[in-house]
Amino acid sequence: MDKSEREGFVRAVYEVVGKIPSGRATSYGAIAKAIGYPRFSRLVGKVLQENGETEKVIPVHRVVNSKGFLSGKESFGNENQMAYLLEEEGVTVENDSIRDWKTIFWDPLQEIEI
DNA sequence: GGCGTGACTATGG
DNA sequence: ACCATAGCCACGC
Repeated sequence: MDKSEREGFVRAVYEVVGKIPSGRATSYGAIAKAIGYPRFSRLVGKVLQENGETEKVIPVHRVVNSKGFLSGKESFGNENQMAYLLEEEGVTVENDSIRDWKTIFWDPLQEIEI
């Protein structure tokens, strides 16, 4: 993956993350698959971590791992910032995991079908 | 080029 | 449900 390809990848990630509805969340792997890079879940995580500035524009707190665990919470300014943002939109977080994950989960691919 | 690392995931016990 | 393992891939040293 060269520089320009990676730039496209980054834009695609942001595009999908920006479409996640409030009160819902998705996973790194689901995003990777939706943008045509099914095995790049780790890179999705890295891209979101590098983000920082756009944190206020893009709802990166709505992205967790495949089990609904807030694996990226440490990258937010405050300790419980990620959980706070989720709780604020109605998503309950217990032990750094999203409750009723199967219900909260939002699949980008399913959304594209519609 | 080798090696370890990590906001990952699927699978088997 | 929990833990270990093994694929995965960009990146820095």
